[in-house]
Amino acid sequence: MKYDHDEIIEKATTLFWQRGFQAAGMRDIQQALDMRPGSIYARFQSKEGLFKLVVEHYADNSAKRLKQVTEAQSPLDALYHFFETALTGPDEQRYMRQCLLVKSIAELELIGDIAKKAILESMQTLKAGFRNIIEACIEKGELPEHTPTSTAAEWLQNQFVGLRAFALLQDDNQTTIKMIDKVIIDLKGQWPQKTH
Amino acid sequence: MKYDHDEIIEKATTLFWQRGFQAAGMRDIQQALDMRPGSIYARFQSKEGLFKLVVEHYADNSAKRLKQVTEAQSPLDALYHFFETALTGPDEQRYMRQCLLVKSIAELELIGDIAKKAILESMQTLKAGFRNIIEACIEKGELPEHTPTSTAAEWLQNQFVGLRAFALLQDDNQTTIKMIDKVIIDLKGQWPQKTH
DNA sequence: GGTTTACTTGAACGATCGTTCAAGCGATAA
DNA sequence: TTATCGCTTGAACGATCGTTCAAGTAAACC
Repeated sequence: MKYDHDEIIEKATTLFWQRGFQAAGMRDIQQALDMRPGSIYARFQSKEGLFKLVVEHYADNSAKRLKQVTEAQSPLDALYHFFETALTGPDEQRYMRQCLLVKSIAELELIGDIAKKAILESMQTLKAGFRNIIEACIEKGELPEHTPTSTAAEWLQNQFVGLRAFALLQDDNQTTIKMIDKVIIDLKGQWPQKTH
Repeated sequence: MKYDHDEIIEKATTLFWQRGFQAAGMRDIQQALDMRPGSIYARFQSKEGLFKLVVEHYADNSAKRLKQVTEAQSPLDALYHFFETALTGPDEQRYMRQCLLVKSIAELELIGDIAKKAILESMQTLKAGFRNIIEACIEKGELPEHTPTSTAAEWLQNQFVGLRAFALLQDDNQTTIKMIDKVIIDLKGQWPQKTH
């Protein structure tokens, strides 16, 4: 075993995150991992097999970060900080502003069934993570009791998705931060009634 | 001139919208347009040249739709309806829920400079369209005077982007509509102060 | 009528794609 | 020692990619 498994996944994550599934060619992968095609295929079966592991690794990592927010003294402050770091990183890490999962969803139709399943399941995992944050906020009294947990969780994930696409194009971090402020305001705000 | 220009662009738009720039191969394009490669290249120079026209056509169309919202008796109601139709169309038009521009942004790095420029300019055009809607709402008294026009326009575009990604995966239209309701609530709500 | 121009055809090009495979390596087990 | 196994190498495969080009067509202009 010449190459460390975790190191491989991490390098592959960087590449797929920057380029996307389709655009990251096997030759790019070979170069990024410093591995020959045979090695890659012996371990991961296919490009898609490698990508599936990358998606799962990414989702695990994200879930951990969300859990840290949940367990913070002030989940609401931690949530704010979570958004801020994800959306206003340095320029050489600009690709990270885009969510790998959302980026993958855009090219979902040309990804095989195995990785597709991993992507959709990861989205569900993250949604659960956001839900836990909402509940923690309510428990700590930072959000009103009557906040509709499930709706708010979907909404929050949604805001995150939109903001990442926004921040990718945005040069001015102040504008991005203004948007994050708005998210926190609206999170505390009113919610639609069921009367439809 | 065997083939009608507008018809070509429209068919090409459908294809690129469904598949994305990269995944739509020249052979797919040839089939969708019922044209041979030489014809396509004589007219559009390259795949990217065709895509550029598609992007511009798409942006023009979207801008027109936003303008209709601006000129409606109740811009706010029209805005709601605009969101609703864009996000809850029939299943065979599900691909339309994703904004072509945002989808293109996800693969921006592998699109040439000419089309890239068209995409970014189109985003600016649409932002201006949203801004006009906000101003129309204020003028008609549907939004408070103190609404920060520019911020609200960016925010609104952002909500639209996020919701489209959301609706793409969402099967339950009721959930999507709940999110639209929330957008309208928040649009009337508080806005962050400059004090940072 | 002759020339030009815009458009059309379909075979073919070189490059790149994801993947395969024979061959070899080093550690483990019998 | 021999056999087995997971991992490694690098050349090569067939398929597909965007694009080119010689040849032909039809309308427009002189």
